[in-house]
Formats: sequence, C-alpha cells, structure tokens
Amino acid sequence: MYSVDTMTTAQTLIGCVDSATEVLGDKWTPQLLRFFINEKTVRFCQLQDLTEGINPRTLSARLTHLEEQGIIVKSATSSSRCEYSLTDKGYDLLPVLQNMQAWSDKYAPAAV
Amino acid sequence: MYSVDTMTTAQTLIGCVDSATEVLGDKWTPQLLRFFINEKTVRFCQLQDLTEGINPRTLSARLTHLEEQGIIVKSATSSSRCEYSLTDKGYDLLPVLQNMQAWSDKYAPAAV
DNA sequence: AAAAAACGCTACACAATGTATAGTGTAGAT
DNA sequence: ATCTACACTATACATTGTGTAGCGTTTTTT
Repeated sequence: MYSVDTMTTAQTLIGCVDSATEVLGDKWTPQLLRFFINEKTVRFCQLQDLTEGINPRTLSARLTHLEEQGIIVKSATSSSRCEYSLTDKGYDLLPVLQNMQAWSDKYAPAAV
Repeated sequence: MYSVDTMTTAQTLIGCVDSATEVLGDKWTPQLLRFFINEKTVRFCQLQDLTEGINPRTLSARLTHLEEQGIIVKSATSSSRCEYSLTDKGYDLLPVLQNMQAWSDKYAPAAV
C-alpha cells in the first residue's frame, strides 16, 4: 500500500494549478492569447482568421470567459466594432505561454 | 481593414504552442503531471484518489496519451501492477506547471 | 447615393469528448 | 482460503465543440 502522507503536499497545491488550467485548459485559449504577444489589440475577425478552424461560437465563448476572468477587456472602436486587449493579469500569462513554446520548440521543433 | 502582415509572425508561432497545448490542454493533464513534482513515480490508483473526480476512463486515456507523447513511461512493478514516471521530456514540463502555479497564486490566491 | 462587403456575432443540428456508475480479471494481503 | 486492492473496461448519459448558415449593423467601394 502506498503512503498517502507523501502526497498531501501535492494535493494541497492542486487548487492553485486549477485556476490557470481553467483558463489555459480550454481548447483554443492558449493560441488565442498568443496573438497578444505581437499585437496589443485584436479583433474578433482577426482571431477567427488566424486561429483557422475555430468556430465563431467557441471563439465567442472563449472571449466571454477570458473577459469574465479579467484576462482581457473588450472596448468599442466604433458603434458596432470592438477590440480586445490584455489586462495586467492577462499580460502576466504571456511568460507561461512563452514557456510552453520553449518546451514545444525543444521537443517538437517540426510541429505536428 | 487590419494589417495581416503584422500578424504573420504570430501565425507561424502557433504550431509550436499547439504541441504543448495538445498535452496541457487536455482536461486533468496539468493536475496529473503536477504530482510528479513531489513524487518520482505514481500509480493509477494514486492519481485516481488525488485527482478526485476524474473518471478512470479519462485517466486511462490521459496516461495513454502522455505515454504516446513520450512524456511519461509505464513500468511494471509486478505482474499486474505498474507505475508511471516522467521522461526527460516530461520533466521539462514541470517549470511550465510551476509558472502556471505562480500565476495562479498571484491572481487567485483563494482559488475557486 | 446605392451596392457590396466586412464585422461581430447567434442558431441549429450533429460530432466528439467527458462523466457516473458498475463491473471484471488478476494479484497481493490477512 | 478469503478478502480487498489494483488497473483498468463497459455502458448509457451529459457536456462541450463543430460545420454551416444566417442576421442586423456598419463600413467600404463604386
């Protein structure tokens, strides 16, 4: 039988990872956030074009979720158009994404 | 109209993030990998107990996927029992998880 | 000024993915 | 010899994501 004691530390840490995975674990979200490394603001149609394959409904859901989490903000550029940009909280996620990229570059340089 | 030129760099980078998100984007996977920070080897039932709520079928699928990706290896501890441990590739993912945790600690200290 | 295209979505039916619960064969523990 | 744990698999269901179409508004083009 294994020792449960040795695992308690790990167990208490789990909740913390959850809060990041609740964001990055959603399909498409890391890809979406990556655009902000090069762009200060992005628009719905840009994300749609660049993240080829994403369903507008899914994109809409992701943006709503990110906004609710305080990671991005939506601002109107005209009466019917808008743009999205990172908050400080969202900006602080970029290093994580860059880490993920570094790992990917090291182990899957040719991508798949 | 927006400039597509300014986005091409971001676009070419996407494939790279994909390879990490193909792993970390799966539900439960970050939580599962986190146990390896404290433990060199884990067993199926441990992961099941510690990741409360995970379905054994899902856990099975995750472990298979992680093994296929060369992130963990499965080794027999007896004729019918086994344990899982990280490969070098998997070990290199831990900093990413720690980054995620640092972000989570900063912005969601009370968890949710 | 009129027509066309783009924008930012929403709607619908369907496909894929994850879950609750139960169960299975084998093997260690008592 | 019996009991329990282990490492899963099975089934039916719930949730999530997708392809395609479309809608009202606004901008651009002609």
